[in-house]
Amino acid sequence: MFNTQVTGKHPHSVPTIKDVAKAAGCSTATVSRALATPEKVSDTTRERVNQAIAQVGYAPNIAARNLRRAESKTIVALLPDISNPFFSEIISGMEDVAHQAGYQILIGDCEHDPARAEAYFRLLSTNQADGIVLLTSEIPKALIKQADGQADFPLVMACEFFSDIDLPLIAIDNHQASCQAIDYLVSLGHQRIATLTGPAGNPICLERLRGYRDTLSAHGLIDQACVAEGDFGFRSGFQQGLALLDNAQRPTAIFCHSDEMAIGVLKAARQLNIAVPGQLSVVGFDNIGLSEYCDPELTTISQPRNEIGQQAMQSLLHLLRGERVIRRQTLSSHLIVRKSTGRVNA
Amino acid sequence: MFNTQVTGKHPHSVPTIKDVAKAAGCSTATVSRALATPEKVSDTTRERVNQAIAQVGYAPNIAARNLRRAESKTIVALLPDISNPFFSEIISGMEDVAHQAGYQILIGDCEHDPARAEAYFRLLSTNQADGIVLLTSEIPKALIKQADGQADFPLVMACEFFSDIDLPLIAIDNHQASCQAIDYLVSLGHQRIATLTGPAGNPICLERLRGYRDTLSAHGLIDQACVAEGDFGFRSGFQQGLALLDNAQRPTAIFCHSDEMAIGVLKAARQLNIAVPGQLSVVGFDNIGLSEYCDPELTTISQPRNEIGQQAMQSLLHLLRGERVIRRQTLSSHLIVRKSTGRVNA
DNA sequence: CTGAAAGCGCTTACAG
DNA sequence: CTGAAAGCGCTTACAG
Repeated sequence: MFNTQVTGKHPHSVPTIKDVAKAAGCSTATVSRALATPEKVSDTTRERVNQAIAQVGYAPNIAARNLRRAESKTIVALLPDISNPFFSEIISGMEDVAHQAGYQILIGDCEHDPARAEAYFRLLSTNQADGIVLLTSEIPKALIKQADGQADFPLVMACEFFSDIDLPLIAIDNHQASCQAIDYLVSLGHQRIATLTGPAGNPICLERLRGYRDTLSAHGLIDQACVAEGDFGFRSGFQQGLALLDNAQRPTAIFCHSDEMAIGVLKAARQLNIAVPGQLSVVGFDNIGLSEYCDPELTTISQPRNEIGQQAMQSLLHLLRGERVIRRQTLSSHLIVRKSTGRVNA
Repeated sequence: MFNTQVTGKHPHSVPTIKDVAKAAGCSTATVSRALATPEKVSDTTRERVNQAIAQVGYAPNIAARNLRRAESKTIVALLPDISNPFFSEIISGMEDVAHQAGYQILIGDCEHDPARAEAYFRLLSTNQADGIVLLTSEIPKALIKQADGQADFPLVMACEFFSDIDLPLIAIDNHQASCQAIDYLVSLGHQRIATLTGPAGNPICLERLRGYRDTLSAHGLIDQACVAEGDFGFRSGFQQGLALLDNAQRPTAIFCHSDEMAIGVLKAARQLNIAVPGQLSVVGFDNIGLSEYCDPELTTISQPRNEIGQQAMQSLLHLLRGERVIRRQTLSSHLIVRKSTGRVNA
């Protein structure tokens, strides 16, 4: 395991604000002010301080600053599973806003493990994080029970939410998005439309399911409703796809709650020699990068992921500053029609 | 933008070690020791301290601890692009080892922007991070020039590396992996084998390219060599795929340096009505989750990603403890044969 | 505009 | 085994 090289601790100590003060011939307070509030320092002093900083190669110890200011300038982005490409663009939007405000993002990957979620929440009480953007509802509710109604709890939800805990939320209208997808399928002549949901009980899936049922009802097709449950991943799409399709009375269209599941369904259809879109139409959800490159290209619902991330971070920053925050911001989604859907065949 | 609710700062102050000491009737030093080195504290005192902690609801301020100990217990995982699913499993392996050792991972997404990389490196000098696992060679070399040869610089590379800077590295043998892929294609009867590389100059791609050329030479096929350059993403695979295939003298096999590019090539082949694997064999690299769900399922090279992440973190922890570290750890890759490759047609 | 001083919440030799 | 005290590197009222 060990080999070649030896290591040791830092050879000489890192310069501190004291070293700068000495080099500039002023107090540490002045150095600090020259950095934090340059306008409160005379031009000549500021000049000398800056030279001294360059000379000694000073970089402020942010840990010390944060301790003194009682903040960490760190925001946790808590997500269920980092391997889901859906989140990367949201993170990206968050980072843009965060960096501009001097915050950094700590990505908390729960991996569907409550203990992990708890560990990330603990960062809040141990002063290692100032706030959380919660991108999953798959965490122990006890962790946020304290936040219920409490307007200043530094937590914002994005995309996902809890049915019974009121927290600031940035998300699309999942019910409406679902209605739009089903309406579209009906307009293509489909009557037997199945849906493949995410995990049972997930509030956004419940909303989408409600949209599905409402729209089927509106068209007098509710007796044809057929619901299967997946977990958003490829494999569950494939498996549930086989189950739904290996059946004489199989559906002519399937609306999936994620693109990965939709792609799993495409594989199931191939295996059963069911042509898409000839004999089966498939709609996904999220418009991940891949949805343009699978075969056939996927019809799906696009969420403004970057914007969701930006708004979520923006709202959290407001909370952190003690400002008011909108409880619910709804951004618009839209249906992207590609090649996986078509008119129903006779 | 603003609405409904008002917020405010923490209503009452968070308990500190002083509060615990008071409640337990001992000094703060004893409380600190009861937490850090319980064996140095008498049973009865430890008991009282623990009760006091529970009573006042104390959680140590880690920021203060870190300042005092001059460490952050944070490791940066610097990667080129978080949307690439290749990295998630590596991160996961890193996190397992890191958490066990009391460290947390800060994911640094460079988004191919040198300024971002620099910002993450700066965390090192500002005491916000203790070390870096570098998963990209796409950063300004100036950032690590100081580390050249310096055995204790807290930086470990994983997967990627620099040709001219010697740093501890955990990776597969890219040359050999490439040889294996090409050997396999030759064994299927292919003679015109093209390769689609990642960004020009990327050292791992250069290694793979060398393997490609060496193997073609070994089989007397070097005059058939055909190299195109992509950027690892879907789109470049599609575009370069079209360029390579829309051609009478087109190759009968393409070895791609990423699965996403391979999937882009599959789309290009579809568009040109070229059957895979009937008229074209395609090999990818990385074995991302998707490679089992595209059509046809992708033959690809699998890297032990979780293990790479674990070893990288392990090595970094050694460095941090001032211990020796192997300069180069080579883990084995293997070829996974699926449906995108077949014998060449007459 | 500037400095002396206190303090953020911990940890850790040092002395007992 | 325990405590008093110093100190980690900053920031910020306070006084001038």
